[in-house]
Amino acid sequence: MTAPVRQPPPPPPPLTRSVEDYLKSIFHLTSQGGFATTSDIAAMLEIAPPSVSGMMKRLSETGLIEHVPYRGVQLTPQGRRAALKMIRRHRILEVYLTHMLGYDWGDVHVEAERLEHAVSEKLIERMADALGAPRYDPHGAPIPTAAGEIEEAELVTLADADVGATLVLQEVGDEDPERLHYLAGQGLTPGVRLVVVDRQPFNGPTTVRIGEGGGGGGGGGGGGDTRVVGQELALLLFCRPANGE
Amino acid sequence: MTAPVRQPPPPPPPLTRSVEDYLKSIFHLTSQGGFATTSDIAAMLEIAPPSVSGMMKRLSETGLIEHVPYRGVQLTPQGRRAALKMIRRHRILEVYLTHMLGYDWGDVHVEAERLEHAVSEKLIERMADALGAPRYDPHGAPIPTAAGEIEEAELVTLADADVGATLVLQEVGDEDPERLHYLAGQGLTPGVRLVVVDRQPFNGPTTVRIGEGGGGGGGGGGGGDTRVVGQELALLLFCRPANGE
DNA sequence: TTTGAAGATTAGTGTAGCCTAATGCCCTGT
DNA sequence: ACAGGGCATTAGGCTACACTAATCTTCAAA
Repeated sequence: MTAPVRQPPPPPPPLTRSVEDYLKSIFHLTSQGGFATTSDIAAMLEIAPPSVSGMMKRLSETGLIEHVPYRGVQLTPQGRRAALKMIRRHRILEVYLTHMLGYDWGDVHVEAERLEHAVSEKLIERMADALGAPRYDPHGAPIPTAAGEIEEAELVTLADADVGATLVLQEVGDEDPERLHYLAGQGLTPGVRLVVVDRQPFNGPTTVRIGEGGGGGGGGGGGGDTRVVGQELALLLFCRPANGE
Repeated sequence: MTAPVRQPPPPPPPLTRSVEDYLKSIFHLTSQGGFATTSDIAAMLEIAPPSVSGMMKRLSETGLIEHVPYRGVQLTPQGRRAALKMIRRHRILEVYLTHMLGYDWGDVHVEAERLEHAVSEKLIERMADALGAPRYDPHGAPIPTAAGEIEEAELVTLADADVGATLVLQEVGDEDPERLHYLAGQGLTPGVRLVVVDRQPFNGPTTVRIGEGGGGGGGGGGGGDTRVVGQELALLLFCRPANGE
């Protein structure tokens, strides 16, 4: 009788494009905790809910997600690692396209979406090096490290910010090119300083004074440009308190 | 009776990755004229011949190739256009990776092979612009224009060159990283000047003097380094006559 | 407590691409 | 002139991933 030779475990097959997309969606949908539901995933990926059910089965069999029937799914640590790898790729690509190839921040998302499945690890790291290891993408979203860590900041949307607060716009939570073009035209890009001047009731618009330097030296007392931002957009503008009050 | 409203023809579906790969293979296999055979395509793509037969059927139905049963296939003008577009993408990517991201010429092929299916037209043209509209890839192969024209040069392999001839190495017809590393180590890269000093019979090695400047000023009469190149490699080194004899 | 609507799942199809095994065509050598 | 080898094709199957239609769960409202 031969000794029971233990075969080395076969290397896990690489993830398909589809699987990568599912994992990314689930990551985003569960970033506030809780479960991602079948229909939310279906809506985000623009596919029919039964297709999602089928994929959930396969993904939980491969150990990438935890599926509670009729409740939803969550990523396992393994699934989370894979999702973060994709997000790192996506965001580094976005930075690379804007900084090195003159892309507009409204156009990078679609291009990165296609490339993220095709680039090698090596290429991503070379791009990151060429960019000086960027920490945020062009929309202000944090870039996971190669080790799979991602910054989690406590941000408030402009729609929720107190009137009178001084804020820094940290992240724009949208990828729609038209909205992004509009926001850039208004000067509402990550890093800009905002003072919340007013908000109208019943989900009305928020008025901000924009671009006031930290020292507040310049124009006659609060002379920054003002912008009126409707609720729909204000909900997409994630801010942190300005530190140099 | 309503007037026969002619529907605008539905836009042709984008080509799949597989189809793009088939077209590229067929282009390469028919570049000397003639037909590409099923088994040649199968070997080049590393798939089983029956799979190729099946794809040939689909491709000829969509008008991308002309299929003569039991003989082989050729590209239609439409198929040729699509193939040249892929080759342009591939070669521009190769140049970009070497010039802008420090890739070794032995490593670019694999990376470009994956990216060529994912990049947009726009990105390719931005890369080409950033590079100054390169005409050759790192292996010396000509890059088709955006309009779909490609340079066709009359080249001779080093294995066929006459002893005594002075040549310029124009193109290295291989993508194997190990061979390419070796050749680069020998100084056998596109653009280098060669004098064929000797060739041994029975498919024996060719001896060349390498890197002799156009003026022939330097070292003591033919003092360039010499290299001995076996037939296998010599067949991959495509040369043109040096003009400044 | 029951009922109904919303949402999830199962059942059954279809397409793209791959595979192996079986069969068919072509041509060269005897 | 034809036998046989080499290559191409057909037959039949499999996986991934999408779809629609039908069914099942859950939960909240009456």
